[in-house]
Amino acid sequence: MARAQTLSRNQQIVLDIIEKAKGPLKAYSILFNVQKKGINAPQQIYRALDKLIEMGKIHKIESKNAFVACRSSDCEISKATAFSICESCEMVDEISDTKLSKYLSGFNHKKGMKFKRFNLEFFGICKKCKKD
Amino acid sequence: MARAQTLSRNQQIVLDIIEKAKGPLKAYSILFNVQKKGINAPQQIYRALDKLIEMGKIHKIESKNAFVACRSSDCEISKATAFSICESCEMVDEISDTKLSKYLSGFNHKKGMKFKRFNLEFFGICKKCKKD
DNA sequence: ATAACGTTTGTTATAATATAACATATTTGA
DNA sequence: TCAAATATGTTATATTATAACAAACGTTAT
Ligand SMILES: [Zn+2]
Ligand SMILES: [Zn+2]
Ligand SMILES: [Zn+2]
Ligand SMILES: [Zn+2]
Repeated sequence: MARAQTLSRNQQIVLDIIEKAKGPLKAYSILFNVQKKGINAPQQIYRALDKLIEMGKIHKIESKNAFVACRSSDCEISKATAFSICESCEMVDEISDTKLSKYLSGFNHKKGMKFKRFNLEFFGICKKCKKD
Repeated sequence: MARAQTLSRNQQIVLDIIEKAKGPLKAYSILFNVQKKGINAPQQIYRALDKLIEMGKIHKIESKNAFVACRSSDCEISKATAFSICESCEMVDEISDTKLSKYLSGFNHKKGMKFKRFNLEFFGICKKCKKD
């Protein structure tokens, strides 16, 4: 079992950085930021990222190959994720909408496939960027 | 304007391959498949892919870095895409569900952001794979 | 304690995915 | 017909991600 309320050293370091960040972080940018802490190789980052995703602590923004901290509680262990993404400033916001989440979690494919998980990414221009 | 009902040579070659494929194709697998036709470099593939996506002829499955032909008509120029993905056999099926599409197209972020586009990916085990 | 097991780490190398930059060619359309 | 836009060919490089292996660490059961 994925026994882990407690994070390992590298996992904690990577999570800290992602949580402190204002926006999504890329794996190699995380790597450059932790070299002072003795983490030197991509593997170390990707391994931590994989575990953090499993635990639901972070999510991967697939359209950007970048990672954000989970700010929601609806998305139990990353089974139901939704994001709002600004195409101008790259801001990402996790959408926590019970109705949306329920609607999609209950959605079933006409062809009989039962879904275990979904990821939804909305794109647009955020308020801040619209002012320009 | 991106005026183009007619595809260029490379675009047509790439689209043909994607349309004939049973599942999603990766860029480099497309490349290997068209080297006999004189296409030798990744750029040529990626350029064609970009245009085909713009035209709505194909979609990118973000979670797989792979490309499928559009089988729907609801997703006008790729503004509203939804897929069902089998985690076992990698099968991808474009979901064409008017209610779902309307629901999501009408969805607005609480924080006031107006969405122009979305991409939704559902994951599960397909019927065929369940039999095993 | 200590052996056994699973997990995490460190490390080197390499694979897979994608873009930059620049020179030419082709198509379009005023 | 000539300028603009689009598409192509090509070489090089950047970015993202995994393979493979050895060592250390943390549990837990004997
Ligand atoms: Zn979350
Ligand atoms: Zn913005
Ligand atoms: Zn489509
Ligand atoms: Zn399947």
